[in-house]
Amino acid sequence: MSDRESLDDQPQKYGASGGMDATGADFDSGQQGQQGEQELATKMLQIQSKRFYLDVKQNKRGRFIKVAEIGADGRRSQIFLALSTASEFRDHLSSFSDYYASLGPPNSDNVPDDGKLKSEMMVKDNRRYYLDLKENSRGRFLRVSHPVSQTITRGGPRTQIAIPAQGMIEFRDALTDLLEEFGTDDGGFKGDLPDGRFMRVDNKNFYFDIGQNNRGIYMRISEVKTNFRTAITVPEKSWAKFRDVFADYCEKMKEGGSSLTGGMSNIGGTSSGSNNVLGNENKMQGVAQVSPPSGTSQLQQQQQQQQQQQQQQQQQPNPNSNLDSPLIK
DNA sequence: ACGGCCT
Repeated sequence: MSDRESLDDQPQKYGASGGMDATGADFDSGQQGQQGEQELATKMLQIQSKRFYLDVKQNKRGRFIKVAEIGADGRRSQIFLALSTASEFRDHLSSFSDYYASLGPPNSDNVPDDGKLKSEMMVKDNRRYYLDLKENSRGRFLRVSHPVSQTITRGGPRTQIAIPAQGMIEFRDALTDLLEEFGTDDGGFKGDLPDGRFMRVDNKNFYFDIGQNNRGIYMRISEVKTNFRTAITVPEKSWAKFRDVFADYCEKMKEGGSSLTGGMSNIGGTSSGSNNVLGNENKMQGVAQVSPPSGTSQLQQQQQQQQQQQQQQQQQPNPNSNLDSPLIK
């Protein structure tokens, strides 16, 4: 299927703290949501009056399956599942269809108040998928839904598809075929991103937030005060180098008395971030690079902060927000 | 040939 798609429903948002679309700049190509997105396979199912398209797709963040439901009237809705979630879904479909097969004829007396005959939930990063076998006057069907927003998980709008119960096995088999061909590895990164952390030092609050954008995994370290927030964004490939720099300074500070004052002023100088770099026209290629221990690191910090501000303007997930962040619990 | 969600 190559219909126009909404970026909002794309699984770019997989990952910690809600929004993975960290550099808004990467969305600047505008309407073409499927740019940089390949379609690896597609299957079509006709189930009663509906058609379902199962598309295996791939973008920079990994592989996923787009399930599109086309109603008899042409209305469409779609749901995105990471391959790993699709695999979970496939297994649930087996048990749902077993359960469905064990049911007697529809009997409204036996239907619970919420109308759900059987429910399951799947979680992928911060996104919850609900599977509900339901029954109405038309018959039984499996509703697959998830909140459109990851921050408004209750009461907000949901995107959903409804699979006629009679078609669950066919659906499962199609899914199985795709998963056998493409595996269940989402690609992009291994496993879930680590949880964030919070650290209080005297009256300073630090947040470590692990995120992912089109350029890869990063760690954002934020210092948050009442009215201020500063942050740097450190790409994953340089974490070890950062650690080494820290370790190096830790060692230097341990070395005792005479080097202490000298060391202090040096470190204070490179970490204050209070210098002004005006008219900076350099462009950053990546999110950040580890600098050698010299004055250039200040420049790069500045650049990172500028990037950070841009990201905030692009509605970056905010570690200082108690809406979005897994850091504040 | 449906039609399912939500209050």
